[in-house]
Amino acid sequence: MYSSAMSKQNQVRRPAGVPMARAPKRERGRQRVETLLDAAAVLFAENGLEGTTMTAIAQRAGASIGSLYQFFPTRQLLADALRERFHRHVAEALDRLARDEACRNPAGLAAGLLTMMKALSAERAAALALVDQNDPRDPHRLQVRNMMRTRIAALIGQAQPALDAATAARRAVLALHLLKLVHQLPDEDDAAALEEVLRQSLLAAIE
Amino acid sequence: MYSSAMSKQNQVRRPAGVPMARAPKRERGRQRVETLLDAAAVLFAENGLEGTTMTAIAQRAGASIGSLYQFFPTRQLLADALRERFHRHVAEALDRLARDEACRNPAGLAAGLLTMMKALSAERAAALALVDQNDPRDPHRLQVRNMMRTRIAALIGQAQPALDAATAARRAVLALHLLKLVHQLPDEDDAAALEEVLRQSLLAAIE
Amino acid sequence: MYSSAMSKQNQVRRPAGVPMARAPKRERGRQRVETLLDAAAVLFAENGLEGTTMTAIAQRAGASIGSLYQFFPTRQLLADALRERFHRHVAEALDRLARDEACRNPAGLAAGLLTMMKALSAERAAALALVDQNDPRDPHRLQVRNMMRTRIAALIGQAQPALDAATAARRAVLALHLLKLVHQLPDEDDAAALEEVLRQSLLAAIE
Amino acid sequence: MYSSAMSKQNQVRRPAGVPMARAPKRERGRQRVETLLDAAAVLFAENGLEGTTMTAIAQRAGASIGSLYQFFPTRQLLADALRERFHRHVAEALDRLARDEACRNPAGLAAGLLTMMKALSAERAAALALVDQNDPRDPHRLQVRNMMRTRIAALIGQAQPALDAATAARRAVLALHLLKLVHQLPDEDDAAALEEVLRQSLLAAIE
DNA sequence: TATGAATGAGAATTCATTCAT
DNA sequence: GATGAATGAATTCTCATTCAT
Repeated sequence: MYSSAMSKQNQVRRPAGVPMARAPKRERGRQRVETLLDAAAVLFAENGLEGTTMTAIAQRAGASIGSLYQFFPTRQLLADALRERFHRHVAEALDRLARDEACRNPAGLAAGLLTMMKALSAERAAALALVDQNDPRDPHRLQVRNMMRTRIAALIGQAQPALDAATAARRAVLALHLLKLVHQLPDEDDAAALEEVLRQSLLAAIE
Repeated sequence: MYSSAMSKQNQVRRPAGVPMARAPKRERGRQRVETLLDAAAVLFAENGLEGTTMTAIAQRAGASIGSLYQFFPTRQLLADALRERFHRHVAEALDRLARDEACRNPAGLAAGLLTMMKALSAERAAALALVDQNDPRDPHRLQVRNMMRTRIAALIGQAQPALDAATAARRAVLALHLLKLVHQLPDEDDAAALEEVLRQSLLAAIE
Repeated sequence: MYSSAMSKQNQVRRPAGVPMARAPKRERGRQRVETLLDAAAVLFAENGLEGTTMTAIAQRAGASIGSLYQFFPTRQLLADALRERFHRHVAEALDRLARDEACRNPAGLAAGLLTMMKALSAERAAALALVDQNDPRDPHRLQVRNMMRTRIAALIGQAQPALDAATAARRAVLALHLLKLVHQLPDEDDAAALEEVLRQSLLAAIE
Repeated sequence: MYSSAMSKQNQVRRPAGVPMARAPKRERGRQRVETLLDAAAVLFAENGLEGTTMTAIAQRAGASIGSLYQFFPTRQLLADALRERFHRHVAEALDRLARDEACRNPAGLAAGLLTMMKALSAERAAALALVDQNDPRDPHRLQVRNMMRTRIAALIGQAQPALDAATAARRAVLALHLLKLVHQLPDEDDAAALEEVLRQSLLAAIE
């Protein structure tokens, strides 16, 4: 299951005109959906939600337009699925850190978080394009943010068992703010230096 | 999305023969242009550049589609005009602060800047929609940013004549960053408190 | 005004997604709408509502597809306008009979009604294609039927002033049934003879 | 409307090599075919031939689209099968009347015919949707009509052995016309009364 | 045989832009 | 200048039919 919205089945009667993403039932379909989401992610990040055509998405995914519509009857549904996938990927990445021995101490955690954020940077750019830029309280944004705060707080607690929950939570907020700066690191020579600064700030925030 | 004509000249510097926004000759025309720009600003902020149709703009402005094209022969020209107006409004607002006795001291300046930014918030949202979100070095963004930095530096210099230019410039950068936070203030009860915090941070940055 | 549905203006806010036929505001537009309706009538009668493509309608009317959509954003709206036009044409034709001296006696009225029905035969075929064939109580059918009954009763009353209203009404029902048979007259040699029979039956029903 | 493949072979008599509806081999298959035909009948009656999609039929029948095409490789074939089934059902129903003791007299026959027609009403609505509404001489319509006329004449002859064949045939024509009125009986309170009137007219026609 | 994914031609629809009045 | 109709390329979306598993 790659999406909770899609896991609700087709057979369900629903007010006509409220289309729904169809969940693939075969391995082939599951792979196709992934490919489509990947293509959409790149294009949405490049041209925005409205600036991306369904045709372009299908083409980039190497699928026929019909195949695209088979799984995503509207662009919005595709956007929703993409957001959910991003949410899930972030959650999974944080879960992986939680299981990682190397993250049981502040320095390791700081490094792990940074690496994770860099890996998710492209996907985040896509997700950001699907959100109302002018409304910082977009429910989707809040949802992801809260999920991240909670899990990062847990990670900090794990790395410093002496800390009480409230303090960990407070530090998680700060850490998350710092982590966002990853997405603004330039691609240039001094990126490494800046990243090092960031890593140390993060470590300071966690400890 | 549907613009065949535009795809030929996107982002390109106007070659000779490419239409320019026509300047209105009379007061009546100036009024209409303002109305059109206002309508466009709202819609761009709401639905983005690609998500806004020329028809919708004309309709919201209470003008005919022909009238809209009278002044803005191209959607891009409309976007340009909007950006320019925003740039001009910001410059004018900062000029007004420069002339304002109350801004001759740090506290007054901090308050004045905050008020100004709040007043321009809606217009800024529209201008932001016209810019490549993924490219922090979009020339238009840089242009506005530099203009603001320069003028804010001058304002800080004015408020603290003892400061040397380089220091004022450095503080202007910081002040500008803080001022951007205005756009993220929630509309809720605690907005006033947050704004107070912001004002004090700003004051600290200026002094 | 060629359509009551269309006379309700555009400026009215309505739930997005409930499109409306746009009323033409210029002579040219009015003519175009008529041409479009004519083309649609022929094609609907030939291939039914679902069997007729918008492209075919525009093509037959010698208009661009965009022109068609300018006035009729959906096929259903076109169908509605067509039905209304048919209703109006029938009403007008009956009004004309009411003003016609020759219809002040039963024989003249019978002849007049027959001629009228033959003239409207093609348009009726189109209107019939737009109606739920399986539901004899389709509101649109009832509406036209009642309008016709009422006016034919009035015509019968006019032709035979001695008749009381109730009797005239009863005879109108019968006359209408007979008139419907016009649409089933074959195009062949014996059509004239059959029509004569029909005319006499009609006369008998009226008197 | 979207059928490129079908436009090449519409209404054409099947040349060799054109697929036919595949006959099911087992009981299970026969059941499924019936279910599919039932679903198609309902949808055709509701939305017409062109308004009904193969997907919708399969879905309503609880079958996969592949399964539908297993038995009906073409929409036209499905329509044909539906018409044939209707024809067969009518014939079987009339045969049953012929074997029914109660129909050996005029009154019993009239009642039996009425009941039969009411039972077939829904199926007839579907069959009607598959036929060119504007062409009263559609071969399929004629075929069913002639079959009915012949068998009803036989039934009348059976109920009144004294009648000569020509007279029975003439009365059968009239009876059939009257029977068609069944499909226009309203569903309301006075339906029973109207049906009684119809039954008596029918009886009069038969005798 | 059953199932669902794949395909793509074709139909529906939108909208930037041009033009005649 | 103002207005609304006209245009058609680009896009969205649908669905009959085919295929692989």
